[in-house]
Amino acid sequence: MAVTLYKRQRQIVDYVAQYIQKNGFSPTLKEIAAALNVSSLATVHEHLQALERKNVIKRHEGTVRGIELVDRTFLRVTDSIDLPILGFIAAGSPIEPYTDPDATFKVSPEMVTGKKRSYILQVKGQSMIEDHIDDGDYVVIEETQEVNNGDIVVALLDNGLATLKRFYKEVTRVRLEPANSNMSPIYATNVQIQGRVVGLIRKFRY
DNA sequence: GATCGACCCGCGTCAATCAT
DNA sequence: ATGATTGACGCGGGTCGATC
Repeated sequence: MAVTLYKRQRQIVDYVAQYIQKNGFSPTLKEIAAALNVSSLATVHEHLQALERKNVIKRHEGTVRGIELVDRTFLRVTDSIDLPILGFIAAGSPIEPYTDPDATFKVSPEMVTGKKRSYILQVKGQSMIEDHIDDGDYVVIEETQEVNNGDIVVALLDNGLATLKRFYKEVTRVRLEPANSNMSPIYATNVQIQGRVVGLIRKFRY
């Protein structure tokens, strides 16, 4: 059942979706008002109520920044989302900051879930080559600690080093499995999951 | 011209959080 | 503990454009 959004409501949905992608939480009414160039928060409030009635968003009562995008079909028609490129990820090195700290990559909204903050890392090395993730590729990371066995994750080891591997929970430890038959898995008991890979972008180099 | 709906505003109020 | 600030909400009312 298609829902019709008016121009302003459409703008609010687009802004909220982009904001959540970028920051991992929703904007305040004040921020939305500023983005829409309106001076009254009541105006924003009214539009949000309308959007909630249409089941496009959900608001968590009594919570600051409690707007959740329910209907992701509206996210899909936005042109693109700017995701920050945070750095380089290599097997067994700390995440190295990207050369240009303000660099972003425009990606299709299809590339992200729209529920959590996402960002991009550039891959160094070929530890995931058999999963078709090559040196120089860009991976889209969704910031989450909730991962399943087999997910490709960004894991922070207890020595402070970060790595991109497939995640497998074992009885007493975690196995971080490379996709490269020349490399061995990493076993660790104390692993911090930074996020999981939800997309891959490749520039061909000739 | 009258009506209607969308959009917008100002003002007052309340609750939560922060600073002192 | 208290006052200030911030974020959110409700209410009444105004403007504007489309439609009849």
